[in-house]
Amino acid sequence: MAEVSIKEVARMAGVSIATVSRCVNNPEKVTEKTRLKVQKAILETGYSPNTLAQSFRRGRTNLVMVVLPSIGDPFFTDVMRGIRTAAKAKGYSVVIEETQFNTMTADEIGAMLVSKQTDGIILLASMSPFGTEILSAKSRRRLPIVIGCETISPELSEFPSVHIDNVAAAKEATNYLISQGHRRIAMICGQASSLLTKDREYGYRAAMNQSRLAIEEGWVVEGELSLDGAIRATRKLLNHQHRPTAIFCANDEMAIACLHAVKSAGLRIPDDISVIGFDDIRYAEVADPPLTTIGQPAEEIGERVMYRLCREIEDGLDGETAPEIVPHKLIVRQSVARPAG
Amino acid sequence: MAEVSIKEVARMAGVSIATVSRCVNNPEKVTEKTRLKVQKAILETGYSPNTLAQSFRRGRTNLVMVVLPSIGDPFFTDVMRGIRTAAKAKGYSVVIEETQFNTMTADEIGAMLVSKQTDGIILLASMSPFGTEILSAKSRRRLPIVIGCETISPELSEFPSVHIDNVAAAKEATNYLISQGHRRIAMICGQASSLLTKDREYGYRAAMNQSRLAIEEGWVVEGELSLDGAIRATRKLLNHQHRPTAIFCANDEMAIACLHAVKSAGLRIPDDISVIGFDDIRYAEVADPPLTTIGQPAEEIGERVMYRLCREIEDGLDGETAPEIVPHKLIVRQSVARPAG
DNA sequence: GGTAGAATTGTAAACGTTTACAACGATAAA
DNA sequence: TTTATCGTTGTAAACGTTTACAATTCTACC
Repeated sequence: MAEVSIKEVARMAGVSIATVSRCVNNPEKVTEKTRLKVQKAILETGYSPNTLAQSFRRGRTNLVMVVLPSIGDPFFTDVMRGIRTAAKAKGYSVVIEETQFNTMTADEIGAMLVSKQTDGIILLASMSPFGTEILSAKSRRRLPIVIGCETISPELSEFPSVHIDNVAAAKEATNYLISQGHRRIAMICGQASSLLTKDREYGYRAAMNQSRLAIEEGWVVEGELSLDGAIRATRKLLNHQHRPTAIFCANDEMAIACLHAVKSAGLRIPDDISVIGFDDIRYAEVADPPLTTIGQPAEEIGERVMYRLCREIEDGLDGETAPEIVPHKLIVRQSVARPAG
Repeated sequence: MAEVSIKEVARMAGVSIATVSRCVNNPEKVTEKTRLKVQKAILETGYSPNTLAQSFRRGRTNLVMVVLPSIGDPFFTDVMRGIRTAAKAKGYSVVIEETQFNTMTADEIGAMLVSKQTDGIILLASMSPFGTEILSAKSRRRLPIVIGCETISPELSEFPSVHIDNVAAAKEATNYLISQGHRRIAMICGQASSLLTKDREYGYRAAMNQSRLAIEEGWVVEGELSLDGAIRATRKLLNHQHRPTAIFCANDEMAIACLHAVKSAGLRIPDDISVIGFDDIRYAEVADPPLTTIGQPAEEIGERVMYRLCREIEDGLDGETAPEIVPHKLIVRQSVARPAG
């Protein structure tokens, strides 16, 4: 009973296939009377257009691809929710590609673009190597690409983007620690290859400089954006000959692991060590102690990124590439206090 | 430079389009000599087949859909990783539909099936109402569907599935609490509408019965599978006139929120209240205290579900619907102790 | 009632691929 | 040399839709 095509509907309604097509796509171009006839036939046959044929004919899949390091990070989950909401509203489906776990190469992405499998791409926190390859793909094919929630590397700066001011936010986090009296402040950042946290590191360094505070060798350590990595990073910091009194973590996931590692070492938070995170994922609130962090409007970023992409896809590429900056917010909970000394 | 079709390649190589197609898809059906000619032309033109046309012609999209309540749950994230790994190996892409946040109706899923947008569907913890609708869709269209990590409701039992023995696992968790000396054991479960935790509740009740322990009115409370919901649920339990000494949470996310709520109320874990979770998400290890829980091989479940679906898609539906049961494991950490009394 | 013009409908081509079938050429057997 | 056979290639149809254009019907005005 499946497999009913437009032909059968046309036959049953006694009209041409063109008319059926119009009934479905441009109802206003068709008489009330025939529309009813056709609608009846559609119901009776259970017809629904073959999306494959439509995509083929229209050259559009209504599918967009999101490239991100890992959906495991609750922050990205929230962004995805926003993307999905907007996508649904606009009639798109979303496919996700993770870069971190299965190693997706720029070639593979390029292949997807060229073969027109997707109408557009959202790049969340892309890895640096992607930049140039995709750029070249774009210059060849003018493919709609929008970048979300991350720093813009030079090669990518010609693409539209939506994100917070990561540098300012990281400065604010660091300055908050300083304002609480901390002088020895360390940072756990992401891998060197990840653009995601580069600006946050930059902001941290800038804030420290402005307050003329030294960053000792070994105070900036990579946490790999994972729980395990952050635990190892924290241990290094705790064993440092000049142990910091506060730690700025480039994201909340690492901050939560950091809390755990500090407590496991027999130290108290925030009494002995203060910790501040970044993102305000939902677990931040139920961490022990509840995590002081920088909040990003993740869902809003997702929505705006998707709507921006729709504009690229539908209105053609409009060349307008000024980044949309959304506001961040310092969220004070209980993982930061004045240092003991 | 884009938009190069098979025709141009054919022209450049001096062969027919059929030959080009054969070179790409059945190289063995073509002479060494012509294959080289064509390969050269392909490289020079930068040709890559139009996937839309291929999908249309072949009637296959190489796209599968995963339906789950929320990717926010780290457990599903892990399952997804397994699915993705297998999908990649088999040449599929994956689109995810969440049921919880944007309300996707059975109609919408049905529409997707019928319009052949996806080659198959993986149902992770579907809501009950879906069952019947999809079933009818299947009987009409024989669409490949596989169910993952959840209890099988009667209507869905004719589909293949991969999951742990949820009843046995929940009994094990409950019995562990009992073996530690607990008698007053409460449970935080999911929404009534979610099949996901029904079997866990069933296992809990069975274990209590077997040990002839009473379940007092108000000891089984819905945590909505969310942090907030679990916090509210925990408060109810703490205010119960017969306060339980141990709480079994239907998943780790709720267990982590439960820990938080208990501690916020000024009680100690595990000294005053023991808590056991379910799933062993990665945050369980860094919770405070580290969470005792039931571990599921999430990634393995994902892989097996995907491979199972491939069999459905590729070998036709083989009617073999015996569920694949994968092993679970009690993971003892520090959130459970003997009760004080 | 006839005609111009608008509104509606039908005809047929096109999208890029795969594939059944026909045609062809080469090789081997007679 | 002819014929049969096999391996290789070409021809053309088909997939289900959309859409430019042609044909038809309707409306309104003279």
